[in-house]
Amino acid sequence: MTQRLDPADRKQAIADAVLAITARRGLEAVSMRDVAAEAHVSLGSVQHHFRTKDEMLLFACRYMINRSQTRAETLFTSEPEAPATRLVLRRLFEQMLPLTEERRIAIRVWIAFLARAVVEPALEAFMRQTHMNTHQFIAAQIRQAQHTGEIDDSLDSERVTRAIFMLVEGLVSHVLFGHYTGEQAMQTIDDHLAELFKSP
Amino acid sequence: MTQRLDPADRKQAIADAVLAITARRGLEAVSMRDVAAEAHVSLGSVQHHFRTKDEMLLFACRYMINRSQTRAETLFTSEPEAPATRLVLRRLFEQMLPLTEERRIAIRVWIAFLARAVVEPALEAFMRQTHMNTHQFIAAQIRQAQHTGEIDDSLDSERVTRAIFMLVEGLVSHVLFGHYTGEQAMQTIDDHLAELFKSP
DNA sequence: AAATTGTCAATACGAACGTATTGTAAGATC
DNA sequence: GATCTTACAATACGTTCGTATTGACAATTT
Repeated sequence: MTQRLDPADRKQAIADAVLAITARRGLEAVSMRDVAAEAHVSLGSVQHHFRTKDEMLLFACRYMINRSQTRAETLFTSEPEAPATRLVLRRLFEQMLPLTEERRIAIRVWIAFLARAVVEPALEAFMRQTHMNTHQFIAAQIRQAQHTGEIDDSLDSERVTRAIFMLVEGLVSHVLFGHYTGEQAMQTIDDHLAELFKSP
Repeated sequence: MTQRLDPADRKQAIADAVLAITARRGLEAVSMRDVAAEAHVSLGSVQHHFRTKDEMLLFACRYMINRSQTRAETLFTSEPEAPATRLVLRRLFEQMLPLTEERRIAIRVWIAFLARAVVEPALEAFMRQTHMNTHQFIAAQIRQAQHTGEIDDSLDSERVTRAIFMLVEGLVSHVLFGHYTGEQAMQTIDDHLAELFKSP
């Protein structure tokens, strides 16, 4: 017999199942029945917590994004001393890349939802919000470094942010597909950071 | 009554239908019946030319990639005078971005296939080949510019190629989603080119 | 002209899908 | 302790899917 569970926990368990199947076989392979099996619950239970499949997928997407963002935030707040801005950015970019199995899985899922966002406005909105959050975080770091003189403050922080963010974004998927190695990606990022943080 | 057609043309017409539906509603919305209807042929005809759905999708993907590459090549060979390397690169990157409706559609399709490539090795191989072709083309341009002294030839052409290619790749999808404007993307690319082509 | 091959069409079939319906049992409420 | 709500389960329904089957008709070959 299946345990009775707190609704929030159950929904998260189901979302975990969605993400697991998505990472393994893609988003179009996700069926309500497979999700139920993966989560070790009945189809009826899944339907009870999510009225439709779309609702379930949307929840799973939010859940994934929230987890990633929370994880990125704790990456910097758990520090006793605030690290140098350059190091903060380097760490952020490093953990964005698919350098661990966990990250590889997350990016596989991310790409699946990205493709769906192309044809589903509800998902696209989440993607946009997530992007803007990251952009703003990076921009804040850049301005911070300009304030302390680490970066030439005659540079447009928005342009600088765009350049390095898009570079990393490009690398993320291409490292996942093995077009470049993780080392090559970090080297490329370090080159860019070195150029940005050089004293004039 | 439906016209009888040359098999190659018919296959391309069917592939066009696949791409049209993919651009409009995503790859997972592509069914054999919808494709047949879009191409104004019967389901039997589609089945005659493609034994399975996977075979059809694979053909459509190859077809799309070939068209894009052919189009990119003619972009430079149709010139009376060979343009400067810097201009060649700028044009290439400009036409990679979703700045026209045609390109927007192509990128929507591209992202759909990209997501499928994550879980289907046969597609992934094509993606990899396409990537390598573009990479090699850019690298050749970079080396050319180093040879003529336009770019500092102490730089590693592979690293330079990676940096600018990944920057553009990142911009492509984010411009499609409207996270940045086409102008911002071209500005970012021009900034990078200016840095690369500056005399030391 | 007969036979063969290639192209297209119509229909059928079994599987898998999302969803609806109905039932059961466990906590919570009173 | 009776009632009611919530969580889960079992099953059924109608649709759509990929694919198989069969046949008609045009083009080519002999």
